[in-house]
Amino acid sequence: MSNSSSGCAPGAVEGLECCVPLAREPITTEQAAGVAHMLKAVSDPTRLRLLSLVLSHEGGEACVCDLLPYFDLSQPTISHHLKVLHDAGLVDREKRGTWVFYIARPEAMAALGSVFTTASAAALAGADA
Amino acid sequence: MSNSSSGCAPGAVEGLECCVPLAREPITTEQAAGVAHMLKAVSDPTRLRLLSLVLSHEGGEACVCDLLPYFDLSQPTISHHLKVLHDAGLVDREKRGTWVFYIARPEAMAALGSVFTTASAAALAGADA
DNA sequence: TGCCTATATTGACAGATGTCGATGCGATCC
DNA sequence: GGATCGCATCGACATCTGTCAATATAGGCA
Repeated sequence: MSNSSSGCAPGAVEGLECCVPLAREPITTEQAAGVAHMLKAVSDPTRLRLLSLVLSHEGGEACVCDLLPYFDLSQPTISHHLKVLHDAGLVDREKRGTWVFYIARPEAMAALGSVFTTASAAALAGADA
Repeated sequence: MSNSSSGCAPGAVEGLECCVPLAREPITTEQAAGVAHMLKAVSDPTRLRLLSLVLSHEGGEACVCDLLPYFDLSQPTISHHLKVLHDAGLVDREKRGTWVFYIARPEAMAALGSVFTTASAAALAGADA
């Protein structure tokens, strides 16, 4: 664990600030770049469906061959999208024999969720005032 | 309110499904397109900082002239980014005299937050099994 | 009326992104 | 060892996106 100095709750995404409230104070350019990198990974419809398919699949994991039938896209394209999700820290890869399984990372989901839930609370507070 | 038929909690973003859990079952192509459209709006570092600046600004709102000094970008570029955020339903526009104020939409923040918090819970459950 | 200020729109351009076919690589099976 | 299967990588291409300068619009003020 290398995030003990940040005072963040456990579950940080490695290499990325875990708790980045948008509303507490303006985020820095570096924070914005980090969060935007994760968000860019899920801002594509194909990748969003891939993530959803992995999450809703039995055991919370799926191999590429499980996912392919859901799309009218080539296998290299799906492989590319999975790589983007993996590089952003949103899914883990696990090789088992010939197959490669992808598993959603709870910490990453939680990190993204917290970004917007804190923003939601702040926006509501602002609307009241 | 026009979302009473969806069974969703109040605060839906108009024209977009409000509760789109990624993990309950695979989301449809249409749902993915809608959510991805919102996420694409916040997946740019400049727009993420703009949103953060608006949220953390006094009263939860800011005019363009408040935001410009924070960036090394031209005024048309900032205006363009604000338009993207507005078109995605993430911020409201309010014209007051010569100035245009932008305000974050709590419903949109909450909608995006719920997407990932439900995913986080599901991913954790999957990791236990 | 005319000028100034605040913001939006337009048109253009370089760079990023999604997609494909072809190919490579490692593991399994016969 | 050779064939096959599952997945990743490469190179190419069309499209999308972020950015700017120039210009337009519209409100306030003298």
